[in-house]
Order: sequence, then structure tokens, then C-alpha cells
Amino acid sequence: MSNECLCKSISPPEMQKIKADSPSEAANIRLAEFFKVFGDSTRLKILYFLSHHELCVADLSTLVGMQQSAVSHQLKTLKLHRLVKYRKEGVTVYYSLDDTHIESIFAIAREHLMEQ
Amino acid sequence: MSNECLCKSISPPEMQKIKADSPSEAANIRLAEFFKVFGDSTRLKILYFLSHHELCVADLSTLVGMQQSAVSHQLKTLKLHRLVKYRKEGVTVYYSLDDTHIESIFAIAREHLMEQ
DNA sequence: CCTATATATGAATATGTGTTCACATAATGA
DNA sequence: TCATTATGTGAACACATATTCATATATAGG
Repeated sequence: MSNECLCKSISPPEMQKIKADSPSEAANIRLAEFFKVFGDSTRLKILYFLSHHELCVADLSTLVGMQQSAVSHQLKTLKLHRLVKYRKEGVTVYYSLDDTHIESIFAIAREHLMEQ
Repeated sequence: MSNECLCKSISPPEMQKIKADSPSEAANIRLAEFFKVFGDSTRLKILYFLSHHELCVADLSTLVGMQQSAVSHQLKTLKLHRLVKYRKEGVTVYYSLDDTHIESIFAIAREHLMEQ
């Protein structure tokens, strides 16, 4: 006969407690969304270049080696997640980083990748 | 007539220098892959639960509220990126965290999300 | 050996997402 | 006002990926 409870590693009450204390579905999804932004090489390139210089869309487009439209779309995403800010000057739009955490996140990620 | 050079924010030589110093395509893609792993709420849940307890697949499946097969697939991904390790005991497999950077990455991400 | 149990895996499907194309919008100068 | 330039945006497409279903593998006990 099969056991009524699937718990093997921990006791049912312990399991309930852990589940009860876990982050809300909403918080969890927000966190995933946040990481997802960094999970694209084009966006990482944009962030890298912006970490060196304030840049207009055309220059970013040249540096990243991708169409201006693609860069615009990605900048929209980065803007939405408050990772970049912009400044308009006539018809030109200058973008720059808008987050102090970005550098530390990168540092840790690089460290992790070094170890392998 | 249109300018031969698109550079607006910085000078062409400066631009070339920045581009030359930028990370390799391969390194950039590796970094994106790394972040991508965290960009899924199911994987985040698994990591969260494992950060509290070593757990077998069945228990993880119950905690996460997803089919055993789905959890197995995600564990494979996490294993591949060296974020979890496992230990076999008979027919049961116990998973646990395999990375000290995970906690710090989470801390920074949460901090970032708090600010908004 | 045969059965039962825990986990892994391949195929199929549905959904998400990045890029391109074409075009819209906005601002400048003639 | 018209043309030009920089940027933004919607639709379409191609591709990636998460989940499910069915089934395979592996281990332990009878």
C-alpha cells in the first residue's frame, strides 16, 4: 500500500511551516521578472556600454551592432525596470544607468562564473 | 547631406576604444545564461525551499505545487548551472543548494525591489 | 523475477520573447 | 509648411522555453 503522505525529507508540519513562510506568489514573480531583464545578451551589452558613458540611441545601436529599432525596444524594457534613465536634448535622447545595484549584481555574477 | 559618422555622444575613436574593451560575445552570453536561470518563478521557488532544507524531489514537488516531472526538468537546469547538488539514497534523491553566491544575489535583488 | 516506488526523460504543446519591417511621432531648420 | 533627422512603436515572424503526458530507468523488497 502507498503512504498517505509524500513527505520523505521532512515532517508534514515542518513542511507546512516552510510553505507558510515562503514569499508570496506576487513577490516571487516580481523577483523572477527582475532577473529576467538581465537574462538577455543585448540588454547586458546596452547596460555595459551605459556603465561607461551616457549614450544616445544611435551610438548605442552602433556599439551593440543591432538595429536602432531593436535597441529602442530593449531600452523600453530597461526603462520599465528602472535600470536606465534618459535625458532629451532636441531630437536626441541620451540614456544612462539608473541603478546602483547593477554594478554589485554584475560583480557577484562574474565571481560565480570565474569559479567554474 | 547626412554625416558619415553616426556618433553623437562620443567621438569615433573613443567609441572604438569602448567597443574594443567590451567583454567578448561568449562571456556576454555566459553572463546572460547565468541570469536567465534566476528568471523563472518555479526555479526561484525551488531555490528558496532548498535554501531552508535538503529536500527530495517528491517533497519539492509538493512544496512548489507542480508536477514531479516539471520539478525534475527544472532541477536538471539548476544542476547544469551548478546551483544545486544532489545525493542519492536508495531510490530517493536529495537536493540541496550548491552555491554560496545565491544568497548574496538574492539579497541585492530584494534590496533593489524594495526601493521601488 | 516481479512489483512497487522515486526519479528522469523525450515528445508534444502552448506560451513568451527578441528581432525586423514599416511606419508613426517629434523636433529642428530652411 | 516641408523636409530631414532621431527615436518610438505595432504587427509579424521566428525561435526559445516551461509544462504536461506518457514512458523509461533504477532501486528495494518480497
